[in-house]
Amino acid sequence: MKKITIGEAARQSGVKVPTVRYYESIGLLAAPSRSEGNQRSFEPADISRLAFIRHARELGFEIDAIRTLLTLQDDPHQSCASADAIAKARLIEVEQRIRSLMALKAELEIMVEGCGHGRVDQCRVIEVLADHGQCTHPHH
Amino acid sequence: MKKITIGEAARQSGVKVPTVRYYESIGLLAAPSRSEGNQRSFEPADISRLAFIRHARELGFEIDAIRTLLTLQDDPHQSCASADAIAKARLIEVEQRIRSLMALKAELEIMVEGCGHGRVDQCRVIEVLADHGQCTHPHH
DNA sequence: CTACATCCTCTAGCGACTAGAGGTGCAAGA
DNA sequence: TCTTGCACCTCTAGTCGCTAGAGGATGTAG
Repeated sequence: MKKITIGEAARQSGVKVPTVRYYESIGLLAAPSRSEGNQRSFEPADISRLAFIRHARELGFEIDAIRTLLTLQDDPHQSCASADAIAKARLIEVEQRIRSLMALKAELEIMVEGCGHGRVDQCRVIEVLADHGQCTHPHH
Repeated sequence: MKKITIGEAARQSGVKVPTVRYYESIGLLAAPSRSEGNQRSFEPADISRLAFIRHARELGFEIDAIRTLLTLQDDPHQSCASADAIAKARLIEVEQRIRSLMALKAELEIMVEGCGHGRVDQCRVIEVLADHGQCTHPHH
């Protein structure tokens, strides 16, 4: 049972030190016990929780969604319908985002390809920006 | 030469009223002249500028990048190399974002499909979140 | 003239951190 | 033992791009 410092916890979970403190401050992570010198002393379970949070953040879940997911994880006898709903909602968000980014990519490509590398008054980048009507995919 | 109110400008450009004021406050839009009663009175050129900004924002350009693009637009004799570079950088960003979202989508799909709609302790959603090692695409 | 929409300024808040100031704790080498 | 130097502590304020609300002034239609 050696003590895990905040730096160790950060290294092992991949969450930055100030972010760990931030998560504690917003109640996402329980306040750990303290050493004599008032330094945080984490448990292995805290590392797992931090890794969970980090992974969920990487997947783009919002803190509030993560809060719900964590309470579900804490009580494994609950129905997982909420977790399922949260993940599904996130999937739909991601799919929409991809679609919109694809349209955006197409437009940026036209802009960049059309640029004659001359002066601004012949520049397709500026021109397209100034006139939305020139977009091939105007639905953004 | 009828006066264009901020509401009109907002409607025509698709930028919201408080956002127009915000753009003025950060110097993205020149402060327009005022009526006797201290109300803003915009020119048609302001509407174009606002539409330009809005379009660029929709394409995900940051305010600082837009600032540069606008100074380029203001001086059409400059080389468009900067505009080109900004657009290219944005294109690369978008491409990376799409790639990462595709990986993310795959992972979310596995989570959602694997969910047996039972209790949390059998839930794939929670399980995958807790253990990054289960990801098929661990590079996010 | 009155009602009501629109305008004004100003401050504070959002999410999810991040940076910095100013100070304390702790482990290792001389 | 002392000192060096890193890691830790708390706290406040800043980031980005707006958005919301308070509290009041102006403009317009009936």
